Order: sequence, then C-alpha cells, then structure tokens
Amino acid sequence: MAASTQGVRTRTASVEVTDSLVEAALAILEESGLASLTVRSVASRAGVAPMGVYSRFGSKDGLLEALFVHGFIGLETAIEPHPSPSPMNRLRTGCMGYREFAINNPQMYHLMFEQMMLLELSPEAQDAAQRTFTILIDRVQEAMNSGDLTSGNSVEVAQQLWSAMHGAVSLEIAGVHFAQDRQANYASMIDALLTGLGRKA
Amino acid sequence: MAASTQGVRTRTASVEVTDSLVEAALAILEESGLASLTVRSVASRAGVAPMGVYSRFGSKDGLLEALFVHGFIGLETAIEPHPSPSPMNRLRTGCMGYREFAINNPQMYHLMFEQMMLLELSPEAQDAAQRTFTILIDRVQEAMNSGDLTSGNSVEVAQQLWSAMHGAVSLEIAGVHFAQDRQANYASMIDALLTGLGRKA
DNA sequence: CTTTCTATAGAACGTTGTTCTTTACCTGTA
DNA sequence: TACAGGTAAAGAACAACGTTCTATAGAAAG
Repeated sequence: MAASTQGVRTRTASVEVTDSLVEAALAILEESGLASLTVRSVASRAGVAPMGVYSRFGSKDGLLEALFVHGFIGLETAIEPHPSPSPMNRLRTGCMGYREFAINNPQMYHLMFEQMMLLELSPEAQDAAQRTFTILIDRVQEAMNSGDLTSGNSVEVAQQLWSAMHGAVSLEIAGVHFAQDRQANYASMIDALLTGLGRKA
Repeated sequence: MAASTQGVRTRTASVEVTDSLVEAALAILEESGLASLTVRSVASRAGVAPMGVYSRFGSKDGLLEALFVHGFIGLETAIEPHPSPSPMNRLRTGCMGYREFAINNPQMYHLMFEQMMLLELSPEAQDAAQRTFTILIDRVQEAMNSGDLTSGNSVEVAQQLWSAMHGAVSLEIAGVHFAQDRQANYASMIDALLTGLGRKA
C-alpha cells in the first residue's frame, strides 16, 4: 500500500537530514573547532532550522554523542590496520595508528574524551568506546598468548598502554611537546613501556 | 593623614577583592564544576558586581588563567614532596604525587589542561606550567647523573613520563578505568616505563 | 477533495559573556 | 572645612547561546 512506500520515503528523507546534520557538524568541528559548533551553525549548514537538531538528537549533547560514536568508529579502524604475523608487531602498529588518528583529527579526538569526562553517555555510546578498548585488550592478550609479552593481566596492561597513548597525544594536541621528532618520541615511549611490561619479541 | 591611610586601605581592599574572586572561583569549581563557574556566580559569591571580574582580570579567560597558575603552583608542590637519598626514588615519588594532586583536585586538573588546549596563555601562565615540567626534567636528569637511569635525553624521557602520567590520571578522572587498584596500576605503569627507559636502581 | 496529523520554520525565553552608563566614593587642593 | 576631579563599581543593556513554543505548510488516509 501507499502508506508503506511513502512511509519509507519519509523515513529515508529523515535519515538523510540526520546524516547531513552529522556531516555539517563534523565539517564545522574540523574547520572551525568546537567553540564554533553551535546548534544554529550546524542547522544552518545542513539547511534546516535549529529545531531539526532537537527533533532528531534531543539536544545539542545528543548531537555531540553522535559525533562521539562516529569518532570512536574511526579510532577503532585506526588501531587495527594491517594484519601482521607477529602479535607484538600488530600491537605496536595499533599503538602508532592511535596517534595517527588523534593527530589527524585533533578536534574530534579532543571532543571524544571531553564528552567522556563531562557527559554521562548513553549505553550505545559507551559501547562504542568500550569496543575500541576491547580491541586493545585483545591485542595485548594475543601478544601474551604468543609469548611476545610476559603473561599477566591483559586488562591492566592495556589500561597502562592506553594511558600512555592518550596522554602523549593529548599533550601533543594541546601543543605541549618538547621532543624534536614527536612521532619518534611517541614510538620510544611505547617501546619503553612494552619493554618494561616484559616484551620478549 | 587620612589620604595615605585610606589610599593604602583602598589598594589593599582591591587586592583583597582580587583574592576573594579567585577563592570564590576555586570554591565553585571544586563544589559545582566548571559548568557552574560563571562570571556572575563568581562575582556574586565574592560579593561584587560582575564588572569586578573584568576590571581585575580583563575577561573570564583572565580569571581562568589565574586559576590555571594557582593550579600549577599546587601541582609543582605535589611533585616535589620529600627529599630522598635516592634520585630514582625521588623521581618515582614525584610521579606518585602527580597522581595524588590530580585525583584530589580533578576539576582543577581538568581545567588546567583544558586551558592549555583552548587558550593561548600569557607568558606568566606559560612559565608556571614550564616550571612544573622543568622540575620533572631535573628529577630525570638527576637520576641519569647518579646512574639510576640510563643516560639519554632527559627532556624526551621527561616528556614520555609526563605523557604517561597525564594520560593515566586523565582517564581515571574521566571515569575510564578498568583496573581494580587504580593507584597500584598507576605505579605499575610508572615502574614499567622506568624499567623500559633503563632503570638500574 | 477533504480531514488529520506530523514536522518544520521562526519567534521567543532564560542564561551566558561582555559592554555601557550612571552614580558614589575616594583623593588632592583652597 | 568645603569643593572639584578622577576612579571604580553597580546595574542595565546587548549579542549569542541552548532551548522551547507556536503557528503553518505539506504529506498521509479516507
């Protein structure tokens, strides 16, 4: 019946508007920073009234949460790039990918962890973040299983790695960096930490 | 004569108002968080008009910068607590003090590094932050000089330590922690990093 | 074609950072 | 002691923000 066809059309159009709002927000975030990301600016860029943000996301925080999820999907992709025969190499490559994502998307990275601090996130958003951390835990566990890394509590080791990565890129994004070659110094930190954690390979 | 007395009184009172504004801001930050720290709320708590913030600090950012400096003075104190015969032990104790400060002053810690990211700070404020980092560099250099730590670039090593500390406490403050004993896991991370960096003692 | 409902555009409200205007007080001088 | 001059503060006012309300246009169903 017509209802279903047009119902789908309406729903599709609605989804398109939702997507265009997210895209507009991403563009503004990238180009002008979080301070310029206002409900009015996003709605205007997407070609709708400010009310559109509220009908689809509930609030500005809802829109930010959508960006948060978008960001963590990107981070998830960044930390598991190339399959590798060596679990330790795969872990190390993932750590380097983490930095690359943050340096290439500094505003997004900042927003992701800012939201984590300030908002209480929906279960869906928490899942997105959790999934990323789980990948890191899995990489650590694989390295332990293969003997590349001394066996131990993979969650705690992953937390330590994440802490070091997050701190390094946060300071670098904030402009607080004193090493000449920042990527090399990041790699040195990761290597030192992995060595101290019992790297064998 | 009355003029000089009152002249002094006026100037003293002015400093007192400045201090009371900072104190009011610190109290609001601690009790209600950064979102509640508005020009009006601070001025009201200090018993002056909002204009007082602008005549003394130029802008809200100026007030935040005063808090920033206040915070770094506290952090500076926290990372150099006890003299110790062993340079490595002193370095390690300083790292633990860093976490304690952050955990005890989470809102302040967040504000300090948030400002670093968003504002361009005055030379005075940059000095306050630089001084703190310099202490860490000195501790690393001492450990290298004494042979407790393999000699190398103390600035780069200090940057790596700072990255790890900052990331760990940032995630912990944000509520992203999966280890059972968070302080112990923090210590494990520091120890692993120091070992990987070439600890000998 | 008519009716009903949904969702949108645009005005409006409260709060924010900031600025402006007026007023009151302190300072220095006959 | 009385008066002119300058400084700083109080409170209103402004622009922009997040959010809400209201009226209307356009699609869906009979």
